[in-house]
Amino acid sequence: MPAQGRRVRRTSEQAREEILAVARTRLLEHGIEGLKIADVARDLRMSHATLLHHFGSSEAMRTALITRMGADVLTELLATMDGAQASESQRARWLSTTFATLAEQRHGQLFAWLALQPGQTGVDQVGPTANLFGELLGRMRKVMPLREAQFVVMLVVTSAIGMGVSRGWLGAMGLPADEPAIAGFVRRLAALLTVQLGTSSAGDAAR
Amino acid sequence: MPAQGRRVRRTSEQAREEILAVARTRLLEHGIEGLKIADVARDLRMSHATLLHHFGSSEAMRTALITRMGADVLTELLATMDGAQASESQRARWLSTTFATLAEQRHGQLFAWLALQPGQTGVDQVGPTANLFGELLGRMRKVMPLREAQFVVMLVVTSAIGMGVSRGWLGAMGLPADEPAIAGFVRRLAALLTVQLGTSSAGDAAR
DNA sequence: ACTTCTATCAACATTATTGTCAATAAGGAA
DNA sequence: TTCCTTATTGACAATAATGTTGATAGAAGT
Repeated sequence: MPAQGRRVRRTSEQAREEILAVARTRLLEHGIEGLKIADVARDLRMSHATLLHHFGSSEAMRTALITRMGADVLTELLATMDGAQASESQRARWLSTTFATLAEQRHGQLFAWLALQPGQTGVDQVGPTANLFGELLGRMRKVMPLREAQFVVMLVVTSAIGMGVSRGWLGAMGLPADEPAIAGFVRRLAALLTVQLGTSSAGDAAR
Repeated sequence: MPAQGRRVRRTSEQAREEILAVARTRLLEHGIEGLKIADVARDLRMSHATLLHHFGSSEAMRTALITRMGADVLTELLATMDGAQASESQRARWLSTTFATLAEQRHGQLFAWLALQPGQTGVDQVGPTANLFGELLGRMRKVMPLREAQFVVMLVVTSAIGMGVSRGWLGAMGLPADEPAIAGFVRRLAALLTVQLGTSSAGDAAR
């Protein structure tokens, strides 16, 4: 371990990684207030001047964090999608994993953060080409009509986002939101959609 | 209208109301950053000292805003519920209005805000007795089994919250989220739940 | 060893934001 | 009118947060 007064010298890239990691953790535990550069730096036993050296400004750090967290969601989603949307039997399973990914609390924090950003600012920072759900939609269109795909994706996405955002306080407001409850909910949702997809492809009965 | 240099003197209650109204608007347009007491005060052509006089501190103002917005959601929800959950035919309609209420963007901002509050802080401020969704659950239990009620409420609530939170950027991420698209989505969701409730009450088929 | 590069830091500077206070004035009551 | 209460305000004070700078020190190459 490094002695007390000894400087730790990281590569520029490594420093940025560690800073973003700590910032993400602090966002979860302390909310937006926890992103003050002095606090993030202290967690790393680093002067806040060093942090500014790597990101240029506090706002640039926050922007980088949004971009990073957005990229994380995207890659995780794409990973769960690969090779799981083809067969009929795996569709329900795929919906479950997609839901689970989106509903994680750390992703919910990102979505909540974006919602509290003025105008379209937040979304732009996620990445210029990040139409996260357009990708989902495209893949679903391969196995069902457009209207169906839009409905299913919209339902899964909104419900998952709502779950991720409100996970922390859903319980306090009267809805059971512990692990087993959520698991059961996801199972029923998947089943419901399977039924719906079956009936609707046989004539859009639910209309 | 009051002349330029003339002081406007409101009752204490009226002042608090106007301040909270402006703060709520600013939260929607400028996010949390827009809640700096100096900015809120300037919108009212009032000195920030006056604002502090009425609320004691900037944090107390934000707390009051959370409490107020939470109360608004609750009353709106209860209003839409009254006399609409009894008959079978109105159930789908009731689900639609409930969804619409929860999915409004101003409420979404509140939920996002709560999510970015450290720990349970935000929820506590909504009100000691505010188990918003427990009330919903209770009413639904009168017309269907507990499991059913939990699933339906959970689905509608999470989806609506997700919609409200992400309304601003769903479109930019590839999902159609304009007014007609949302209206269509809600209609299909209501239809889907109606079907689900029919089949499940006849033996829990979706399990 | 010597040099070069640059991540690191303490101290300082600047701005932003909140909070305090004494004086003023609007409105109602006596 | 006169008195009293208190909402209102400008000026000031106190922090809080971000940003700047010159010097220092690891690490890698020559």
